[in-house]
Amino acid sequence: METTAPYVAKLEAEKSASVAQLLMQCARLWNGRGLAAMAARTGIPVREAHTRLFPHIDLAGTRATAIAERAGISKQAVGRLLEDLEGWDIVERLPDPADGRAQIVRWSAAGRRGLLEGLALLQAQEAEIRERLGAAELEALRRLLLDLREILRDTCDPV
Amino acid sequence: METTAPYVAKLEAEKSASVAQLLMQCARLWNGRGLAAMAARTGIPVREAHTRLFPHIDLAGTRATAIAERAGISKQAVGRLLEDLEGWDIVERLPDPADGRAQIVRWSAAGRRGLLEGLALLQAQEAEIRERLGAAELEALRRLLLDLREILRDTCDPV
DNA sequence: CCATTTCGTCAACACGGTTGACTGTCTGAG
DNA sequence: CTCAGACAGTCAACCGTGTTGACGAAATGG
Repeated sequence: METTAPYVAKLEAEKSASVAQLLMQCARLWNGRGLAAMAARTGIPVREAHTRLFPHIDLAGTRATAIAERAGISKQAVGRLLEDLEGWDIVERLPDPADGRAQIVRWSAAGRRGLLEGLALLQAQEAEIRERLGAAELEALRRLLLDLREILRDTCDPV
Repeated sequence: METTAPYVAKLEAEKSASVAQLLMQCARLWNGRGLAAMAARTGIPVREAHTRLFPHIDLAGTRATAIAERAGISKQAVGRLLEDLEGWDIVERLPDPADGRAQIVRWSAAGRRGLLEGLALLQAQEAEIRERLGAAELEALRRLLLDLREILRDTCDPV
């Protein structure tokens, strides 16, 4: 395609060098891949927003508010996502016996099964990529990303 | 925080090993950093959605539809973003003399200035990160991401 | 006992994307 | 030359994911 903009052409040598863009592209591709595989296997249209809740739902059950805190989003947003998960029989919401205001969010039996399947699936995908990219390379990438995250965290966000 | 969910603990050894998550986190941090710097310097609340248009606006001017195609989003979405950019005097929309239906989207004088400033700013940020992470490391990261993108592209998305 | 905090929900909004319907212009076949 | 069809851009409606603010009900502590 000859239609590339001039200033882009100027940057062409280092165009795909925009590490920021590469990061975003890879992240989206990898993530989308996982969700697609999940949808294909289970038929449940879990979206990325739901998956970000998963690490914060304790096997013993967790309060909705606690999930919101840990996930770093508002309890209202969590509430809506939990509605979906409950509808898909991935999660149950029980009244908290210790606090009449609160709910305990718990994995359902199906949810626990799905969770394990999902984790296995993600590991399989990572293994596939490892095979193609090379084990050493993937490990190097992981290490670089960890370092990068550290740097980005304490040089830009003052939180 | 002792509240980590059990299955997360199980994965703790390789927790931050979820390369997919690391990618997303780094991408968000880096990106947010750029936008924040831009907003701080110019006061213009450019958002990520706008910036994704920039590489596709040719210095000689580009049709709105062409921008949409190149950016991979609908022309309606592009139209709304261009409204913002025009309002901020970053871009001008002129009738295309060769086609009464079409518009030519062109950088305004202020837009060209801002663009150069922005590019310089991003380069400065990348330089700062290069200094912290190491030049060789950043280059290695870039190369790995390029390879990874290639792999992700032709093993998952059949488009 | 009562003021205050906390839990979860409802309602409204912002943003970034979509699709469908529409107007107006261009273009090519007859 | 004309006219059917393709194309450019807009308007309106919708979805998904997040946000705030207001609220009722339950818990808590002086």
